[in-house]
Amino acid sequence: MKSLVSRCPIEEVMQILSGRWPTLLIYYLKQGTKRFSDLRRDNPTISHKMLTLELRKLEDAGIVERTEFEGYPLRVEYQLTPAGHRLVPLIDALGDWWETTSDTSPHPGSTDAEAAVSNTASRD
Amino acid sequence: MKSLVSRCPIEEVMQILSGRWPTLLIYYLKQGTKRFSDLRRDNPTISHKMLTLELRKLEDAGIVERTEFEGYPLRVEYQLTPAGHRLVPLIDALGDWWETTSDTSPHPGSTDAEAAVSNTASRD
DNA sequence: TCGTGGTTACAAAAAGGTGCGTAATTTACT
DNA sequence: AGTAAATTACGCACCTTTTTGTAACCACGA
Repeated sequence: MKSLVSRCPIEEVMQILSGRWPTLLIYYLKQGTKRFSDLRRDNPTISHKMLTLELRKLEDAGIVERTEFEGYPLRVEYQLTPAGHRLVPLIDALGDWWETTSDTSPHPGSTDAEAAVSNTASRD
Repeated sequence: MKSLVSRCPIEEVMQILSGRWPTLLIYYLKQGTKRFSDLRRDNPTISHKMLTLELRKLEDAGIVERTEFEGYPLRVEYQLTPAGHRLVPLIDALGDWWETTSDTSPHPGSTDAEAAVSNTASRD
């Protein structure tokens, strides 16, 4: 199903974590078990289509475990796998790195100066 | 254009690192200074437009430094900033995590044989 | 004219949003 | 009591938006 025909593990992880949702979902899931609708409430701007797709992707990657309960109105729970939990600090480290970087790096469009990343074609 | 004004640093990093090129480019740049055409040779499937865009993004993020030399056929060199160098091990850690994960986590529902994504992972 | 590093305009492709359908049971209304 | 509506977690089809590719062009000096 997943044809992540690997060249490099880094490319594979990035394929999974790329986009705005994966890390966000992991973030919320690290708080504990969540249902589909919980996650939608956690981030109201994700569509149900995206949520399903992203959740599926994380499941395939072994980051998230899906548990379906019999009965109606049909209940499904999501939680991080052990591997998923091990991933959390690595993601946090990236966040920390970015905080440090944008703090110490005198680059346009990072700290307090401005936010508009305008490609004014050249400023040399 | 793209407002990086985000709530969470993790969202911001992922915005920079998402996609297949950023980590690849960082990977090649950690080998040392590279010119535009070097990077195109390193990954032949990137279009020159994408390469400029991604390079610009990494530059804005303070990960890559661009040096333009005066001269005949115009020469530009790219290299990692100190912050960029500090980022490398974090990315590597993700790669390592993935290797371990895909090795030890035979998640249910997926193909048993396919779970083993054999990657010889020879970098560094 | 070539080659470098880059930009722009347009086209193609991929990603994402919207809304409908579905299941089996409970509740709501008449 | 009987019918309709609501519930949950999606799948699917259609359509819009964003991203990426393609190609042509620019500047300069050998």
